[in-house]
Amino acid sequence: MTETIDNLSTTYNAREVEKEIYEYWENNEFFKADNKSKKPPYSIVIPPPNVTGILHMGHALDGTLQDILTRYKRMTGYEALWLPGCDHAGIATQNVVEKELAKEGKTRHDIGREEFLKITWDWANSHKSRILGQFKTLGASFDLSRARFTLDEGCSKAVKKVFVDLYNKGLIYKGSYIVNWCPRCQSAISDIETEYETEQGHLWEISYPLKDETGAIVIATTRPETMFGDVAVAVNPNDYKYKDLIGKTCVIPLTGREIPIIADEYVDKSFGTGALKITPAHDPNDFEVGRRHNLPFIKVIDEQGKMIARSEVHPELHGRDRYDARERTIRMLKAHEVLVKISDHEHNVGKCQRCNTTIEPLLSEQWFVKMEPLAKAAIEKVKDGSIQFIPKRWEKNYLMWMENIRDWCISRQLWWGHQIPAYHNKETGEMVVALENPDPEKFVQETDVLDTWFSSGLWPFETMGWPDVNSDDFKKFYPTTTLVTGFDIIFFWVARMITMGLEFTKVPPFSTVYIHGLIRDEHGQKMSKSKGNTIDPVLSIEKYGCDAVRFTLANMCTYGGQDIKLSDEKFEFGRNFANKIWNASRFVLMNLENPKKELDLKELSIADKWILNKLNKTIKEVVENLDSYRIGEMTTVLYDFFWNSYCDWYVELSKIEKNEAILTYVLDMFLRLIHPVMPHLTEKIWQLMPINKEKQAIMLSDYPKYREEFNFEAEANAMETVFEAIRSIRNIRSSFNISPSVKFDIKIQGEKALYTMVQGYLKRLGRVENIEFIDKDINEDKQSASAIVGNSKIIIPLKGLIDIEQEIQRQNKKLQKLSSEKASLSGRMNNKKFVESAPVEVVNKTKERIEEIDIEISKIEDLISNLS
RNA sequence: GGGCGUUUAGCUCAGCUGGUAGAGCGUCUCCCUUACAAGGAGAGGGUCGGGGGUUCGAAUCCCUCAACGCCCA
Repeated sequence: MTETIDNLSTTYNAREVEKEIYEYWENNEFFKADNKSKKPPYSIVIPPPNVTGILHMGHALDGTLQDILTRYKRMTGYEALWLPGCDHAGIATQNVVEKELAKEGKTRHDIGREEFLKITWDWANSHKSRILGQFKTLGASFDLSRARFTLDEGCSKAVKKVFVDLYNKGLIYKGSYIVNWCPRCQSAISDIETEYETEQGHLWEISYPLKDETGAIVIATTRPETMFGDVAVAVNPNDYKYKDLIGKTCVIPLTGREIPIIADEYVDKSFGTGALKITPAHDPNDFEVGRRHNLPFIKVIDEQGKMIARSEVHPELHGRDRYDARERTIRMLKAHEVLVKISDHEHNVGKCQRCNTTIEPLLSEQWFVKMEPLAKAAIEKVKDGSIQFIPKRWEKNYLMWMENIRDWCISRQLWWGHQIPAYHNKETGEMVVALENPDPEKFVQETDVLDTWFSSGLWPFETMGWPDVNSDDFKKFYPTTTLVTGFDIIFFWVARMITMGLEFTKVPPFSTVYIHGLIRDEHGQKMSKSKGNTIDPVLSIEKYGCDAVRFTLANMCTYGGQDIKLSDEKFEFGRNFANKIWNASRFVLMNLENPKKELDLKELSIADKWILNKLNKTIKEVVENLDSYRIGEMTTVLYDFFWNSYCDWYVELSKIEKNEAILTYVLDMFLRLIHPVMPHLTEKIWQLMPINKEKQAIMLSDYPKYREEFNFEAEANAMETVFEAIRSIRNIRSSFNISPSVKFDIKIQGEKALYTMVQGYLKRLGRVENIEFIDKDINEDKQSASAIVGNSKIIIPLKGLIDIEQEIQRQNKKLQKLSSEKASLSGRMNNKKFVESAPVEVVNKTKERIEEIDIEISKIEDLISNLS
């Protein structure tokens, strides 16, 4: 920091300052949390970004909010830890690496598991530092010395322990179950990894002839190719038209296999023909029906999405893709004249969240977590308030999901991830679930890995040293305090952390879940690379400055957690504010003569009292807003205070009459208040301020507190009147097109003491030459414009400069406004019920306002009569 | 089909526990007044989606309708 105060640039140079300041913090290890500290803990774990990714706007928002909270708490006397890290992102990462391999014409099977993992690890390691590095450009005050990765040794240990424990408790089981299978990823995926899209399809009605008698039952289906896996036709038991058919047997066309006609409540009488074919191996609902009726499961489509060569499947279709098979089946049905009807039909098709491939529900051997027993505590702790969602409405969402929870398919047919700690005896086939392989000679480990969210679900405690519950970090920083994330991963992640946290640590992993909206483009579309509507936060930071981006994002956060429609230009808002702070600070710094002067409350001008009063109110509001997660509101309050009070008035007044101690004190306090949002800029300026400081850096300083002795309500109100007077003078100037360079004299009637005290202010800010105080009775010059301010009249004699007709009009307009306000207020006062039932303060306020208006009206009326 | 959200100034949105509306951007006028033109001063602009109800009083609470969006089935 070699520059002098006089040669600071006139625009804020964000890039330079931000780099310098971040390095300063890092080199001094200010972000490092001390687990031996006596201060109360405050901890946040980062929602670990995928190791595949680079920083996107959602991360920028999420990170900004976490940093604001962390920095705020750090300044409020907490030992604050923001713990960073990355997620290994099983499918996503494996996909990326496989794509790389494909460029060389290889598959993972060509190179083998070991080699593949080696390559993937290299890839992951290089990307880990990349995304956390990008978080640094965001000013993140996280403790990098504690950075974790969901696949590191500690996390792997935790994952194994959790798996084995849950298995031993009977909460993890392996079973044959219908799962969502992605034929492209070649893996099972969980329910919530499946997204449903409405597609235009067809409803085919197919006639299944009855066995041993004439007649047929016509079923409706959206997937005719699965008919070879049918094990029954189902109708609703209350469906009159099928009553006689229940219990009979019908025959699958083309292959002639015989299946029963059964009754099940699940069937919707009004859908299609009211008769459904039941294919338990390829439809989740049919699966349930099949289980209820003890039906067999016939799998006809394989993991590649191809028809299986088995006797139940028509030979012509063996090995054909499911879509090809559909076409051929329809053709064959037509040829056999059993296709009764085809109609257009809109239906929902499950897609893989990762690759958008249409998923194939199929029967498969997988590992599951029994969720219902685990969900109990997770529901209770949210219901009893131990865990709070902000905004509260997400609680309902969470509870609804939890209360209808289904078992969680946790095995994935991938290589990249936590390999399931189950071991099979090569000879006997015996299976052992254990932390380690019982005997590598005899046992071979299960090849499947766990769903990524299985390890993410342990994130708040696995990162704190668990299962070692005596580790210093665990003792100091667990449970964590706040979790900050978007609503889109409440089910994926938040719910699972709560569930696992409660099961394994017996306490909620965090007490507050702060949910923010999603970043969208300016048309409200979700940002995505494929749509090409993303805004790269790193580029925006380079262009506008990190603090500008942070301030803008924070400002756009509403209490309701609405989604944020963003365009790059919106960051100009933050940039302009950063520049304003920079320049105001520069002005203050350049005008300090005795910077070490102590604040003396006995030597305060009315303006000083006004700004202290205003500051005090601001502090109160900022703290209240921060404590209730109203981040947007908090930034608005500070913006308004700094720009509209400190800069527009107090700094301007200081050019006339300066109280250095107050000028710097208020700036100092403001910088601290906004520091969590705009850390670099505030640190830079604070370092330049030649004042007495209790700490080395603003980020370590004490956050401002509300101070009773700064309450100067009466003086503050008087000062507001003075501002009103100045505004009136400016308004008159502007109304009559009087150039700013022309100074004029004014006369003031009333409140002599006050206006005498602030003469200098009026003269400078109103561009007034002389002020004459006059008594009530004096008749003012006809050629003048006037303003009524409170109990006073300000007269501006403007011989030749004004048009009297125009001035009369101007006054009439004001009169009109006041009259209509009065009419409405008196209407209220004349209403007996209002006077009786409204709170006294409201009634009094109304009365006072009417009195004020009356005075102003009579003064204006005088004025007008005088003019005409 | 169930649940949730949104509808306020030309645009983007604030508005917590009810006391008749705010900001940013944009628009208009003036100004390079020695911190800042990424700035300063002034101005204009809204029957708070429609309809009902509760209340002395509703953008705010309740009901209903409409449009748009999201989640779940």
